[in-house]
Amino acid sequence: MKPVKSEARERVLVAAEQLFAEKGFGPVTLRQIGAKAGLNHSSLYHHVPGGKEDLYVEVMERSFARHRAGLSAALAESAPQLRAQLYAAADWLLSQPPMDLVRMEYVDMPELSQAHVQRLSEGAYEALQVPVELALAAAQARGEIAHDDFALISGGLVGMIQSLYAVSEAVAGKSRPSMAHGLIDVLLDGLRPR
Amino acid sequence: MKPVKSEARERVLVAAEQLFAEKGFGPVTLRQIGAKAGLNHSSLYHHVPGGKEDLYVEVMERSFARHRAGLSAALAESAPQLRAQLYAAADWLLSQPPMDLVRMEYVDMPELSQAHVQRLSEGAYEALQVPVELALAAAQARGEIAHDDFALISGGLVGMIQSLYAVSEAVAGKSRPSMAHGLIDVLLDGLRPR
DNA sequence: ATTATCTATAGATCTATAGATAATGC
DNA sequence: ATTATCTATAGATCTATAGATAATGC
Repeated sequence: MKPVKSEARERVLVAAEQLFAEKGFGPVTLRQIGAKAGLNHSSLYHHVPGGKEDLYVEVMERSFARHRAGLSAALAESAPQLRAQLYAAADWLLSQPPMDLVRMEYVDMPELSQAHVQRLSEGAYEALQVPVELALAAAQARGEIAHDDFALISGGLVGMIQSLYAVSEAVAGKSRPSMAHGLIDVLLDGLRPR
Repeated sequence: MKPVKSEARERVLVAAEQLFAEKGFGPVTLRQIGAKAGLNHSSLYHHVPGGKEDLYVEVMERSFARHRAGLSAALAESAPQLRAQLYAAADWLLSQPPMDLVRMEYVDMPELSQAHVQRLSEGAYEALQVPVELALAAAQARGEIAHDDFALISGGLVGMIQSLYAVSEAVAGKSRPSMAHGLIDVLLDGLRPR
């Protein structure tokens, strides 16, 4: 009855995370997750007795934890030059499946319990917003940037990078990381002639 | 048999557009659209014989046409100062339901026919990308900006503005348009001290 | 006559559960 | 004995269609 760690359970979580990240909560069916994990859909209830919503919340929290760690590591490794830090953060974000916060807010969240919405909202903030805000604050303390609305800038930056998932690399003629670096340069230096 | 213009049909299109814009193609049911339009769901087939997918494509194309016109008008009215133009464009975008291109690409598009995907992709590009690119090119010709990857900048700008829909105005303590203006200032002037 | 609407229903799914069966661990 | 899996099924929905009925336009 108690969900235990097992190889099959881990396969279920990985499959679920890939599908939920790509499509969100509603459109993904337990059958698709089961098929991807090599299990009959009804066997999912053995590993995650709480059903679809509990599974979604569990894998999203895993994903947030990974984002928080990955982003923080990317920012730390390339410190203390903000430009290099933001390049590394963008590269790391673009190595992951898209994290579409607008879809989460408008489509996924309304289907979940209030308690789950609360937890996921906090998780998203801690994972994506906090690490970048800290790096911006440190850069300001060093005199690298002349701005102090860190929440605004980190939200805008992350949103801008995530929106690159809607751009085809083939159409743009360059990779998403290189597009992200170009946008970070604009953010740092401005569009106006210096 | 032939779909005719009528008051009821217009109600259906308006209801469908609101719901599809908010949730995307899959999660919206014909029953929800019917209820919002004050019709039994089966009556939708009288007004849109092609069914759900045709209805989605029709209302998305309407939405693209409105975006193209609204954005172009906002940019034209406040010309020729780029900052004022981008403020107006952001204000106009934020007056509309969110246009989540990542969700469209990853969730909605895979459920549609290839021909419909083609039409909608072009429509999105013409509606959101082209007007901003033209304004940027004109600003560069005037010497206002020192940058020439207009596609990159307009994509990043629009993505950044749309991502504000994931931010609660209550949490941020300011309105989305004012957040957008702050981000446009950063884009124009840069984060580094001048 | 034509247009607009509804009721009823077919046929596909979906989530979730009950209960049988097989594999594994003492 | 416990753990893991499957089959079968209940009960909700969904899209789409057929066909009856009401409203409207000549």
